[in-house]
Amino acid sequence: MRKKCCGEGEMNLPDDVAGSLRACGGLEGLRSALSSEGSRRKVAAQHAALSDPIRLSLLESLQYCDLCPCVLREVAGLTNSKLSYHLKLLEEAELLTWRQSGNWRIYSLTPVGRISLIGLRRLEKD
Amino acid sequence: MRKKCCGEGEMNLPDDVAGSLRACGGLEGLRSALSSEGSRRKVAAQHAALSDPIRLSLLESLQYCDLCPCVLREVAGLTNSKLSYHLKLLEEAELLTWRQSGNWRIYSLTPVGRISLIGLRRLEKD
DNA sequence: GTTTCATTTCAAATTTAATTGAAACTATAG
DNA sequence: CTATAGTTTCAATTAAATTTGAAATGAAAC
Repeated sequence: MRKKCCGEGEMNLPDDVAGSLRACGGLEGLRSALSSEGSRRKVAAQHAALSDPIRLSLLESLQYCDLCPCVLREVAGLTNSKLSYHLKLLEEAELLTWRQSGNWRIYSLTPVGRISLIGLRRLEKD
Repeated sequence: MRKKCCGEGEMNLPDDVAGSLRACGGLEGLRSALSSEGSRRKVAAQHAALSDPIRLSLLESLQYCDLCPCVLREVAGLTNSKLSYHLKLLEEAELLTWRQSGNWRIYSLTPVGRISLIGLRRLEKD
């Protein structure tokens, strides 16, 4: 008779998995090695902010100089409200910030925003 | 009479923006400095794959040892189909891969998957 | 004050992603 | 071959993100 793999009691696993799982302290070992749910949510949110080509192009532009929505809109080819939506999202993710200058807002990258652009870029192949 | 900012012709910008924009080669300079649309889409997709706490916990577990869905399900507390959905998504993003071993699939991180976990983790503060 | 330009906000519509549960697939044991 | 455990796939639903366009805000010129 075949043992159940993941039922109530113990597990029956392929040998190579069973061995390395034991070396990791089993299920409990793995569970305790994981970061907290809160921490994971935070990291996930940061990635979510970077998961849109439009937002990436905005951040990229701001690498070179601080800009008002006016210029960003032209560079990225967006409507005002679309731009505004994405800028706000990036602001909430603390990837950029702005200062008022007369009639204009001037957006700039935060330190985190600057670093985040390096992230996966280096993993590209083409 | 006030010039229009971003109309048909030239722009009227706050002085500090106008100066640094000129230094960047104007709109054309910025546009040409941006990465290609395709490249941005790819990076965005990679971030999207990392933008979910469930998927992060799967990747985190696989940092420690190669595992079958069976174990991953227990560690992350998921239903089979939910797990399968997220695993497939991560596979499509080339963050993990698997080999067959009898009745089981054994999942492991790709090099890219391994590196991507380092990414934003260092930006956390708490 | 009023007007004008730059910009944001809001609510509705659209698109996309995630969850669910049942059915299908795959590999092994008997 | 048949039965079973592990796992994936599919279609339907639910939830979330994005887009759109009209209306509102805010700062400066007049």
